[in-house]
Amino acid sequence: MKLGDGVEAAIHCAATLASVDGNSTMPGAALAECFGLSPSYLLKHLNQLTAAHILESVPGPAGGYRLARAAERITLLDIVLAVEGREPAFRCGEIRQRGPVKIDASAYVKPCGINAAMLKAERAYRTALADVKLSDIVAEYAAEGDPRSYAASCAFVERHQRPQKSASSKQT
Amino acid sequence: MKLGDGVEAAIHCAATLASVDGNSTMPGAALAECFGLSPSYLLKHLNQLTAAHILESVPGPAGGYRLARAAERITLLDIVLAVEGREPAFRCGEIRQRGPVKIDASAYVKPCGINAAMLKAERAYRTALADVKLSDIVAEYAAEGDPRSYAASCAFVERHQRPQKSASSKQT
DNA sequence: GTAGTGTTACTCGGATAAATATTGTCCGAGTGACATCGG
DNA sequence: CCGATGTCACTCGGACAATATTTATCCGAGTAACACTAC
Repeated sequence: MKLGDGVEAAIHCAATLASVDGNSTMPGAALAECFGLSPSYLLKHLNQLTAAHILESVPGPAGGYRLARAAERITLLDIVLAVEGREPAFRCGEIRQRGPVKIDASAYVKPCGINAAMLKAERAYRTALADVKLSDIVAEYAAEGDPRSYAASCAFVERHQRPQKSASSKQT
Repeated sequence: MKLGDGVEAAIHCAATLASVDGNSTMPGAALAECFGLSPSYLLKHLNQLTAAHILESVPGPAGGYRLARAAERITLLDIVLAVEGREPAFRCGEIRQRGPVKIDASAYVKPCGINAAMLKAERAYRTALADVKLSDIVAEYAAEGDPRSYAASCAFVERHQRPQKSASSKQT
């Protein structure tokens, strides 16, 4: 029941990337610096998010990462599943039919009641996560968070984001 | 997001112990044999349950394990927390204030919104687990499960349970 | 026959190794920007 | 002065160790039953 450490980093990075303009990108090294993480290791998690089609990566100079779709269409569940894996936490090993009590295969067609209860609880967990959109996190941060911290984060993003050539907002 | 393998074993053992008579006990070795598990390793989890005051252990010959209280007063959450630890799966490392964006300690008095969302989801998870009592599992198994399997389990329990001398149901 | 006593076998409990998953790091492939060279 | 081209620096991506956690095992402490002996 321990959640990997990369989940927190992934959510923070995604929330940060939600503040970049249009289709501009932000290098993974900048994100790592923003949160004091290992640049090389953070790329591993960003890569998982890219594989899950939550982020898009642009190679080459002035490249970096960018949200693959609007922040309103990304939930915390998407990020958690991308980093921690899609399979449920509780996997029934069917140990009930591994001892000498085993009778016959026809006796175990019904799923294990314990497994059903655990999966039901996990469904509640995932539903709660799916109710929170990435845009909610950003909006809550902008509204409830400390204004100085929010301004500093925006300044950091402004300083490190790299506009793409296909963008029409080329300036300076 | 991976749940330890011992959780399944712990719940199954607790459900099995719910079927023993009165204050009789059942050795850990018998429980391990019942599910085809390592006897030495299962004791580790049973020991965790004992430390959490879910089970009681009786040493010496004719000793073993026994539920510390009625099955109606034991929830799946109790067992999961005893085996996996009481602390939440998501622990906010406050990485938002570890980079160069850090402003001042006064800017971080509000808890992180991400942490709040994750903890809320986990609360839903725990609530769902707390709604399932161990007696529900046993009752569901007796009612919905295959009669042959249930009878075999009861026979196994009858064969391995050891009545205590303080018990009034001494027979044979 | 009965009570006391020593031995014994059985139990759980914690300390100790192996296996696995996670965390962290490094180097290589790919790509677009930049400087240079030619027209 | 403008365009094409070659070099280069910067990016991500996957392969390679180190560490932590989980899994599995073994041996020791404790206890009650059992057998034996004495009365």
